[in-house]
Amino acid sequence: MARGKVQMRRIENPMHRQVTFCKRRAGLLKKAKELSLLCDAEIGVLIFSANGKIYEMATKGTMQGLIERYMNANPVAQTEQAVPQGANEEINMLKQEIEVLKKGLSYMFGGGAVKMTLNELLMLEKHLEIWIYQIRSAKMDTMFQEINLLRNKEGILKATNKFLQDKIEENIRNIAGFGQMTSTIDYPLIIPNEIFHF
Amino acid sequence: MARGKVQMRRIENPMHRQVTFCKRRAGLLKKAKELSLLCDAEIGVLIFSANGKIYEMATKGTMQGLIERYMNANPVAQTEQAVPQGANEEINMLKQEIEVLKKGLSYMFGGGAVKMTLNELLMLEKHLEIWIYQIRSAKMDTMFQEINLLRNKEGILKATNKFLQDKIEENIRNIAGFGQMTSTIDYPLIIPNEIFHF
DNA sequence: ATCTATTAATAACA
DNA sequence: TTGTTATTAATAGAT
Repeated sequence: MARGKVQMRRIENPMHRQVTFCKRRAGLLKKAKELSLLCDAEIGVLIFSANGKIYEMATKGTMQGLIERYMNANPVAQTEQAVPQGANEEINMLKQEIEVLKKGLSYMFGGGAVKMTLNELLMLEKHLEIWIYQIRSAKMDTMFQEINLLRNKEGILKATNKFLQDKIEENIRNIAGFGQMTSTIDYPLIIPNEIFHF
Repeated sequence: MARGKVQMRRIENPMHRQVTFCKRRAGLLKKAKELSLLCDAEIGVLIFSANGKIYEMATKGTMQGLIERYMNANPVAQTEQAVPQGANEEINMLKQEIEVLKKGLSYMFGGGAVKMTLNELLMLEKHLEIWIYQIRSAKMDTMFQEINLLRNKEGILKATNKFLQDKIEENIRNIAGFGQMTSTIDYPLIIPNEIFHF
């Protein structure tokens, strides 16, 4: 954003890249802090540089706390089938899984032209069951969100109402010294949704 | 940064706060993506709004993967199960690859929509149902083939058995002229599968 | 690291 | 939530 537009792709010159990384990293963290302060949000930022350095920022509390909060909200889909005994076993299982998925993709988009073994088909079936379960969860979430959206709107409107009401009362108190109001206002104010263009 | 300087403190008006939250959140995520792309960094952002809503972004892989990488790098008195260094890295890479494959699937089924609408989720669900049906058909086919294969083997074995049995009986008849056998042979003969090289 | 010419973000408004 | 526009803020390239 200065002295010329920059193309949005990896900066090849390592020196330029390093400088830009420093500057933009600072900018990003500043923005995060501002958002947190202005809007009373809790924000965590994790940055892993290309050379493996780690930068982190948590606007309230610690990154650990944020992560725990995140983990609590997002219970990781425990898809533990056979608990691997060692890391190597886990690696092999994952590799096998990847092969199955790749083959499955070929199978699906090749119209069944690829041959799969019985075990592969069984694994793919299990995966599909998990996915379809996840999709159904996402579907429910979306529907739930639509409901919550309406509730949020209501909450914001009520809060705004209260905020404005307080403002008005304050004004009335200020004016009171100059004489009695000739008219009164009905409280609480009801504000039509439409004027906020939600 | 517009139409007047803004004081860096919590925005009291709830409506203004909500609008600012939306816009600055989008801006922050955009900045994170740009930094990641320009400088080849891996970035994760976690945002908890004041009303408890969670927003997240991971520029490469998943937030889970990022968190694990962060945890691994930070010796937070973690219950390290004597896993050789580097193994976790590989596991994370593989998990990431699986995520990519899954995302690819969603992408293809969902017509490229990252954020899926309710309708898109319904379509994806239908697609997966069709796929799982096809996989189950393929599985049944494979199982039938295996059954038939075994039946064929059984038939061949029985025929062979019969053939050998006849041979032996013939031998016995031939030998009978020279005297009674001193031992008997158990029938039917069982022939190991291996000799057929299936 | 510091300085500016420019671009990018965004506050207020609709 | 989205779009527009007047302004401020961020920053690319140079120093």
